[in-house]
Amino acid sequence: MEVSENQRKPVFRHTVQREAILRALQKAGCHLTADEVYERVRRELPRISLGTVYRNLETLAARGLIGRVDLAGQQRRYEANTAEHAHLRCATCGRIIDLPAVELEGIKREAEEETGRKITGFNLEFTAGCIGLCELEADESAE
Amino acid sequence: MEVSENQRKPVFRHTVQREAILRALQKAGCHLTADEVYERVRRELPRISLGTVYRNLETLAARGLIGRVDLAGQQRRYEANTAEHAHLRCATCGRIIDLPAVELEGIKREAEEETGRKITGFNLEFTAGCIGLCELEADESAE
DNA sequence: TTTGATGCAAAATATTTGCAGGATA
DNA sequence: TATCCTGCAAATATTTTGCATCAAA
Repeated sequence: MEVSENQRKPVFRHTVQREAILRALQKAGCHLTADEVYERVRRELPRISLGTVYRNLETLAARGLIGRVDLAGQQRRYEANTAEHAHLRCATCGRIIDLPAVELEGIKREAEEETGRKITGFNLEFTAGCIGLCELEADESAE
Repeated sequence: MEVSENQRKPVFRHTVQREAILRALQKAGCHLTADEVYERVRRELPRISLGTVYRNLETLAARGLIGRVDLAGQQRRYEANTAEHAHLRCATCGRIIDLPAVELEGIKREAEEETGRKITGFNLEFTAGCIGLCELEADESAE
């Protein structure tokens, strides 16, 4: 029997704010911080609040509709791509790109063998000197 | 780890505060946040300020005397162990343990090949359900 | 004596939350 | 209509910084 009769998931409503946030992420095609999402969505919905953006990004991530990228020592970012992958970070501007080709299964198995535990989460980041993202500033904010 | 040997380093002074901070980390043998270090050092030096702890942890890490562990979406931690290694995080309490045996060279090389860049830093974290660190609460604060 | 370090407080960041009113199913 | 969501503001939490004073070399 389920022990969880009190923890029914709340209804997931489609609001213009929520959909604009999701669309902004999909259109950007890159990793955005909450305030970057806020800036973009604001062009469409000038009255939206930053709190709403934060809440919706969390809600969308919890539903698996977007990916949450917790970066070591940096602001959290979100992305439309929900597949598991590693990231490469620019040491200069902190922006990141996906590294989908990096093989994760092997190293995950290695960790499970070493610890005897089921690995439930995962974060792999590489840092390199300027990787050419820094010049994208104008481009990104224009998107 | 970032490389930045641009200008002359200021003289590195040995103060009672700095030494107490380093000793606290070495004695703990685990990963402490700035405020955890603060709590420990305060027993010895009741007048020390949290700002001093933060500044010294950064200074010590910059000198390579301690390791700085930037954790995804969590408070930064510091450790006496400066060797490169992966971490396993408890999903419940957020505490971490080292995974020195996880092979990093291969995956690093893979990322360098994929990106054509010199990887200058990296962060690898695994998360697992409670890994037995949660019960250490009393133990840790007593140390 | 020079200059790096400290303590304190205030500021800067990033994120969360309480609440009253508004929108959605 | 029942709740879920929003905007706003205030609250948290973490880390950094300005500054006058202190202390190490």
